[in-house]
Amino acid sequence: MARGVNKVTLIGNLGADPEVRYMPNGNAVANITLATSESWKDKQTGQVQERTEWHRVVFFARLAEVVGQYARKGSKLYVEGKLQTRKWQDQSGQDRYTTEIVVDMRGSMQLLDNRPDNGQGAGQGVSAPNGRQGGAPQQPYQQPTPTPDYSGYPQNFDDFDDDIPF
Amino acid sequence: MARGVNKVTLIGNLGADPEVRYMPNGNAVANITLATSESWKDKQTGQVQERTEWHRVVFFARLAEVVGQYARKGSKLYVEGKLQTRKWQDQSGQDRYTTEIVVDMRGSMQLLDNRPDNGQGAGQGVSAPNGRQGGAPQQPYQQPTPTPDYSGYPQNFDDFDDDIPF
Amino acid sequence: MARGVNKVTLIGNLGADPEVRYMPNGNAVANITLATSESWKDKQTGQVQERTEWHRVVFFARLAEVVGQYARKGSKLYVEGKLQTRKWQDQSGQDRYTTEIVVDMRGSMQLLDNRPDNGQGAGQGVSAPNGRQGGAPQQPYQQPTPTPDYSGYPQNFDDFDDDIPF
Amino acid sequence: MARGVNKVTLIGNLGADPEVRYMPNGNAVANITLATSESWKDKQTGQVQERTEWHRVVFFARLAEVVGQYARKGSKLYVEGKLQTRKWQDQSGQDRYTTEIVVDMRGSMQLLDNRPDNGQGAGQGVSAPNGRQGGAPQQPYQQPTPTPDYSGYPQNFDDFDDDIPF
DNA sequence: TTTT
DNA sequence: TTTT
Repeated sequence: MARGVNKVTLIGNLGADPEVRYMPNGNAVANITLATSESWKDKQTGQVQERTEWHRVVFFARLAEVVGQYARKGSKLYVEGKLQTRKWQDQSGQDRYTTEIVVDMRGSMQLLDNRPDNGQGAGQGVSAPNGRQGGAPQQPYQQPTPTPDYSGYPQNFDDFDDDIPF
Repeated sequence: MARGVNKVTLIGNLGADPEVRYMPNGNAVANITLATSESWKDKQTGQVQERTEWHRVVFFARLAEVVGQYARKGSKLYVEGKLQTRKWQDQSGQDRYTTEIVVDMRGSMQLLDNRPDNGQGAGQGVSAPNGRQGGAPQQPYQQPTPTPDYSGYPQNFDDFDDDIPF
Repeated sequence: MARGVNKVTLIGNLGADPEVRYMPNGNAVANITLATSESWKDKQTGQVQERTEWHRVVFFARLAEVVGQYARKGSKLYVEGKLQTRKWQDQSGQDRYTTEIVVDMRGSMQLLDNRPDNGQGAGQGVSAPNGRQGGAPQQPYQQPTPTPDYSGYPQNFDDFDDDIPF
Repeated sequence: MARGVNKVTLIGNLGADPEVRYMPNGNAVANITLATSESWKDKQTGQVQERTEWHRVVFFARLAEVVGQYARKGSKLYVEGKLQTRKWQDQSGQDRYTTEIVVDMRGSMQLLDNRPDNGQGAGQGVSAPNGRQGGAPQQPYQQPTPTPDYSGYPQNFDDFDDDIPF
């Protein structure tokens, strides 16, 4: 049950291969960074400016597995999730906050690359010869924050309490 | 022009009165925090858990003025904006990051409170007797990060470069 | 599994009380019409124009029950669903099409009225005997199409086939 | 100014090449049909079912031109617009209704095909003389309604009246 | 760190 | 720090 609405919609490109881990209960977790950008014309100079925004996205359960298997650095993804800020401590013990887009069973994801030429397309791309698919990421994503502990958060659809209408 | 999609949709309640400032060019900026929450039933204990998420939202230009005038602590708002993470330095000179939902001319906002009894409702709520409306916030919002400098970002609709189709 | 994205987000007011029916399998179906409106200034005359859009929304299962219980003519609702056009035959046997917003388990709904004073609020408002508040209906909603048969469409979360990643 | 929210988000493929016309004021209008589909497993038979939804989308002004220039049958598009139902009369004088997704200056569009190999990419793909790629059309799109008259509706950003805050 |  |  949600009181309020908390929804994020992104279309962007992966900055690196996904980082997939498994939780104690066997559920997969995949972390990616997604770039979106916008450009505008500076009024003073008349020059076109560009700003790229990097989003941390976390997938759970089956979507984490799909992302780990099919998405790669540069892949274009549609993502629908929710905003979540988690607290952690840096080396000096100070509180730090990281905001992520969480994509669980209520969210969704679409791979927008259909390049039948590169072994990534629908249906045929899974068993790629060079082993890039479904395995360890080629260049591990440097997570600037410690590995987060997502346990204790609801991740499956039936974890949600739907008894109270509002 | 946007390459990709970066969109956030929220419905939540203000944690405090808005904090309104004015930029050198005369444009208003309003900062609020918005709470959304979800509840779920813990599988082990069977108990209902609740998690509240706090979102930092920044409004520009006319929407900043409307928010400053009509929204108050507790108000329910619909907000549509984009995610933006800005970098700042803490006292020790370390880089810190804060993620906000930016609502500029491309975004939108709706006040979802229509309580004609409290001087906040449509049309008649502006000239509230107790002066809470439109003036200084009752209890100033404690911004844990230094006042951000939003200059240099596009804020008006015509700042966007729409010449390049994609 | 969805190939593509089909999503509708509305905030509007009910044109009439919900119409609730039950399907052979016992699942509830609720039909409402929701009004959204926008205004703009006519360039020629300088006058403000207003246009109201009426949306047909269909809720299934638990959300249908909640809507039937708590929403009334004039209620403000947030709705998230998908577009669906169904074909039907008019009296003369001609094909006709009606487009609706379908809100099933993948969609969501929020009642945005919190008027604890009028018997509509959470928990206590259910048994409002008749005095349906929310302002007199402007024009009673005439269902111009015959009662639709929604059987054969997936309505529950587990009806969806999530085996194929894309 | 909008009272309420009326928003549609689609990702789908064009069923045919866009149909571009020009209004008396010189503004372009582009009509397309966009297919989204979902699949689910039938509970009784265990068989995977698929349902394709066809959406009528209308673009105005600059986006209409971009669509007309770069989108082709089979192209994948992201579309953000609003729902609008217009009334028209069939040959026998009977009222008929058609619901469309209107994409004007407040909406947005993204071409999701980036196939630099097929003459459709940014900048170079415009003059594809005939060989419209994107896969053979399954069934040529039949415009079942007469050419609509969109005059009298606000189409540009500054047509909107932003004076009233809510 | 992506993409065009 | 909000709301129910």
